[in-house]
Parts: sequence; structure tokens; C-alpha cells
Amino acid sequence: MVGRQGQGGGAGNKAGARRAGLDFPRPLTSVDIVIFTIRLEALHVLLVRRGHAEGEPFPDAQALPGGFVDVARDRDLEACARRKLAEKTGVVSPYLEQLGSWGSATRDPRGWSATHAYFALIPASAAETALAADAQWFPLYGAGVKPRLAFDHQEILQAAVQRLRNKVEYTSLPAYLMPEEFTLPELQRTYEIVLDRPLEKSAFRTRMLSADLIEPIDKMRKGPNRPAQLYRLKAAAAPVYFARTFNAPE
Amino acid sequence: MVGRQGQGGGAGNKAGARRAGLDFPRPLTSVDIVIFTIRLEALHVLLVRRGHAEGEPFPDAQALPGGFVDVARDRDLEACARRKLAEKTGVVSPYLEQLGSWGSATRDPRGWSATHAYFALIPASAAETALAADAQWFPLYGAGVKPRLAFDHQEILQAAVQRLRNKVEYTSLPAYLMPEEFTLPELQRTYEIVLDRPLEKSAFRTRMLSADLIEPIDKMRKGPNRPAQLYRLKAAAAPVYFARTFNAPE
DNA sequence: ACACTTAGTTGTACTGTCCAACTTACTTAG
DNA sequence: CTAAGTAAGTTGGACAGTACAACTAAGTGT
Repeated sequence: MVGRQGQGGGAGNKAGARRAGLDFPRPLTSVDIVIFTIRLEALHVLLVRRGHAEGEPFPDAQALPGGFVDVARDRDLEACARRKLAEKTGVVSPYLEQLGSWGSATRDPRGWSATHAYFALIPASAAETALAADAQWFPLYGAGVKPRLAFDHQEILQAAVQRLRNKVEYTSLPAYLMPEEFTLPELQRTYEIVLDRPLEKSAFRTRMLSADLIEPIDKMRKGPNRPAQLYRLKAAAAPVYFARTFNAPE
Repeated sequence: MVGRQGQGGGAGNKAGARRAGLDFPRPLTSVDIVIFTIRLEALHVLLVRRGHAEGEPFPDAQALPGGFVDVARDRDLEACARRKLAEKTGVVSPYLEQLGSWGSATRDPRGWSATHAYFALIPASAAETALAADAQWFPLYGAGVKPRLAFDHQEILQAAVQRLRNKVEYTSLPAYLMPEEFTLPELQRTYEIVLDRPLEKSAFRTRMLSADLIEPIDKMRKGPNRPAQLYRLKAAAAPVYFARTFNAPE
């Protein structure tokens, strides 16, 4: 066992003059956020265009919003993520969940780096209001443009989509993509857009209503056809886990 | 927007002489592993006793195995985790999954630090063979000793247990805690130990067998009572997602 | 031979999905 | 003004899988 460093074990460092040997190279540490919303009947991600200053890797490429942790300003990782999210979208309290971390010697040409990835869901209404100048929404599946992403951001994005779709199968996550008031068919369409697959109407209704996470409000939406009951997310709406899945035929 | 750093946007740094300004303080970066096994009919975690060299925080406390990333030896985070796992247990290829990351200005008295936490499952048979001298198994729930843990490791451990128990509800994870050959009742007991709750026998059987992840082998275990069919994990046994849960009465 | 224990099966009740057909209410075309 | 069209929401039957209890089968110890 060679070159033992600090935290791990008991061995300790030789001298001890320099505060228990913290003088070894540290990886770069960043936070990246995968921000989803639904626009134009499709799932979209927010990407930012990278700069092309000298020494900047992946100049002019698209990337997930993010950046290095600022040890002076960020109290913790989540605060860092919220700061970057607010800077790019103006949204302050969306659904925010940690996705995972990616770190290796090669993912950033500037050196060993590790990024902490988060993913956020914001409602369509908030998606356009205070967007940063260098940020832009891109559709996920479908005929949309597929920009090449910087670093390993393609892999991170992939993981985020998979996590989102997995969780949608048995939780109430898509409710965070809805405006404050919505109808059940609208909610169902959101689920269908995220899953990219039609769902069963009656099963969806019974399950949604028995899940006790949305409540009907005393209003109706006067659609072009029949009027529809409006619902709202219940106060303490932690994601709820469902039992089965609901598939539609064909 | 002040003090923009590298990766994020386009602004770039003033001078550019020092390779696009990477000369800002970086957080300490470590990897910690929550290693579970089942011993003596109870879920156990591996903890290591910290040293008491000068400048070492939490001297003599118990902690999760882990330590700083070594940018010279570790190609990526997972390799770092596997290295530390092998150092402490001798096990080389267990079930290993990323759990999440914890980072803040205060979690380590030595400065802003971020840890990447993993969790591993190893079979009982491998739990004792090549244990490091400073490592020890601790039972999780039950009357066992509850050692105070260093850093925020209590929180990380908590998260690992919750993740494990959540996943057990609808996946085949506990199979990784089993020896190569096992009987269905043994597998069920493992599930029950992890969940700390009795399960329904017949529902467990039908679901396990229809899940297509274990296969009967041509042997029987000659228990003290009836002989029981032996099973083995199927080759490419990625965790399988089940539909519902199975509860036993009372 | 007997009680005791555990592996594994069987059968009934119940819950919730899958699926199609239906009713209700509003819009638009003629 | 009426008829056709469309979307919201309900109803009912087929089916699958869990919850639960009672059962059979095969070994052990006294």
C-alpha cells in the first residue's frame, strides 16, 4: 500500500508539519444540471453554448448548464446546483434531484475532473421567461436537431432521460412539469410525452385519483368540447410510488 | 455575475496566460463505500477505525471505508471505489452501484470537500476472508452497537440502507448477497432480513420463479428437514423490476 | 411410532390493470 | 336548428397477480 492519503486510514504522514498532508493534486469539481420541460408537445432539455476563449475545451459546442464549484459562494452541492439553475432559467424552486456523478482522468482535457449531475423539472410556463442569453431548449426525441455535446454530457443526458422515464413508470414526477392547474387528460398527455408511449385512459384515472396526490379544485376548464375538471398538486406532494404500469393497446 | 470560472459560459478570463484560469481553490474529493453483507441472520455494514495522527479529523472514530481520489492511480471514480473495496475486503467484483454525492464547506474540518458514495453487496462467504486489520462488520438494525460515525457518514449510511430497501421491494438485488447456490427459502430469508419484515411465501415463490432471473440446478440441499431445490443466479442477471410487493400478515 | 419442522402446493377472495363500449357535453358544418 | 364530430368521463367483463389459510410431502429427533 503506497502513498496513502489522509482520510482513509490510520497510517498518517511522515512529517506532519503541513497539516496532515493535504498537499496532493485535487480533481476539478463541477456541477451540471439536466433541466427538463415540456414545450410544443415534446420533452425538451436546456443546453448552453460554450465560449471560445483561449484554453476553453469544446469551444462553441453545446453543453449542459453547469460549472465549477465555487468554494467561496456555494455552501454545498445542491446550493451550487440551485444557483446555476437560477442563473440560467430564473426558476428558483423546481423539482431538483441528484442524478449521479461522473469523474475520470480523461473527461476534461484540463485534467482529472469530477462532476456532480442534478436533474430538474420545470413547468412549461416557467421555461421561457428568464432564459439566459446563451441557453436554448432542445427537443429530446423526435426529428429535432441532435447537437453534439461537450465532455461526457451526452452520457449524463442519457442517464437523466432514463432515470426520468424509469421513475415516471411508478411515481408522480411528471406532475412537476404541469402548471398549477391542470386537467387529468392534460396530466396523462404529459406522462405520454415523457414515456413516448400511449397510456390506458381508465387505468390512468383510477390510479391517479387513488394515489392521493392531486386534488380537484372548484373550477372547470371549458375546452373546445366537453368541460373538464381542474386539479392541483396536493400540498406536500412528495413523489408517490405506484404499483403497476398502465399500457395502452398497439 | 461575478468571478465566472472556466467551464460554465463564454465570458472567459482576463489574461489567459495561465491556461484559462484554473487557479482557484478546489474541493477535496473522496470516495466512500457502503459495503453490505448478511452475517448471523442480520444485515451488516463494514466500518473502519480512523487513525489518530496529528491533524486527522475524527480520530479513532468509525467511518465508512474510503479516502481521497488519487489522480495518479485512479482512472475514474468507479475504479477508485473498486480499489478501496478490494483493499478492505479482498473482494474484486461484487455488485457495485453509485449511491450519490455529498459535498459542502463544512462536512470535513479540513475544508470544502465532496465525496462520491458507492454501495456494494457481497455474499456472506466473502465477508470474512481477507478483511483489513482496521475493518470490522457492524450489524445494522437490532440490538447491535451503534457507533458514532465520522463526517456525515451516518447520513450516507442512512441513504444507502434506504436505497437498498427501496430497491429490494421491486428488484432482485438481494440475490447478490447469496452464495452461488441457494434455495428459495434461503433467498426469501435474505429478502426478509434486508426488509426487516416477513414476506408471503407463495407470492414470493411465484414471482421469483416467473421473474426469470434464477434457474434451478440439478441438485438438492439436504436440509435438516425436507430436501430443497437449489437455484443459481442466471448468467446475465441484471436487476429485475417486479410489479407489486408481497406482504405477509401481522 | 410419534411429534416436529420445513419445502412446496392448492384454492379462494380480492385488487387493480387491460380493453372496449358507452354516456355526456360542447363545437362546428350544413 | 339539426346532425355529425370530438373529447371527458363512466361502466363492466376478462384477466393477472397478491393475500391468506389450509393442505401435502419429506426429512429429523426422541
